[in-house]
Amino acid sequence: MNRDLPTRRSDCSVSYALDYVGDKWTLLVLRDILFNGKRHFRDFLASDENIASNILTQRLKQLVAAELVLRRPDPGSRRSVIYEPTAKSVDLIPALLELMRWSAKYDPQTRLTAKLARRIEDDRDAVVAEVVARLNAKS
Amino acid sequence: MNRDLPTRRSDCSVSYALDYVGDKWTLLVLRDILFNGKRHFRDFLASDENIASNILTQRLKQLVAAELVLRRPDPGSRRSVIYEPTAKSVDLIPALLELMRWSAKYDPQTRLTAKLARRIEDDRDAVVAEVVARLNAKS
DNA sequence: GTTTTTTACTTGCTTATTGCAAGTAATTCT
DNA sequence: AGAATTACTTGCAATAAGCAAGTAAAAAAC
Repeated sequence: MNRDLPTRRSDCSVSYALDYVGDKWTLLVLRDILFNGKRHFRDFLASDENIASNILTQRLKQLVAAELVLRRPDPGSRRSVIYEPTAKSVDLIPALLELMRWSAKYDPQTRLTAKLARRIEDDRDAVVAEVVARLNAKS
Repeated sequence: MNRDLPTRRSDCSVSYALDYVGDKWTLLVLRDILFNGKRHFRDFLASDENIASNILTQRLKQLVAAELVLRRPDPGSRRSVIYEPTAKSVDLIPALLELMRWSAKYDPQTRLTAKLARRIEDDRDAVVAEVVARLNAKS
């Protein structure tokens, strides 16, 4: 049995998504990859939420197994590994943006400019396109 | 300390959302309330994913504490309790629909008609409006 | 060219959470 | 009155998370 891939609980689409990203850490790693340009183990470790290194290792393995993230050696440094998004994780950007919008609305101290929150509401597709464009520019 | 409310890990909006719905069960309960018209403890218990009753109790407490769900006695039966959505949870519908769309796209055996998946893509706001209208009709 | 740092992890251990089976008190149905 | 139903609790085993420390390979500093 592969412990890196979840066992499906039902045929519900919400349940399927939760089987992959339904925990406190996975979406934060994807946030770092998709929105913050992070690509290395050390970068994810350094995020504000303080993920433990063993948990990060496990989550990265799961993300690779789920084909949400691609793992490859860093051509610039033989001791570095690069984690990069796949089309499947890029396609989670709209869901992530909706969560960000929701938080901005109900959490007074959220760190997300009112301006961006408004743009997500008014012009979500344009924001998605911008984030995707930035990702493509990077690679 | 109130164990029903999470301790915030950072000021990030993604992190905030995960503090509330970042686990395998919470969004399934909200799915049942928001999309499937479920209102009673027994209904949530009966869902396909087989949540344990102690976990369900805990999740409902957390949802009430977070003001995502309202708990009140059922006027129709003194041994029943009604759990109903608040504006704050209704506002999670777009995020849930995006997760459903994502699952429909990547999970071949997901139980979500291709038609609805397409409508979410093409006319998300209309789908949101329909779901909200159905909720309002119910109350 | 040797010491120091960095990087991407493991390992060991403690604590917290989950899952399962069973139980319970207050209704309501028969 | 007796049997179900409802919304939970309780006890316990299994799993997962969190923390501190360690490691091997590579790169940077001296």
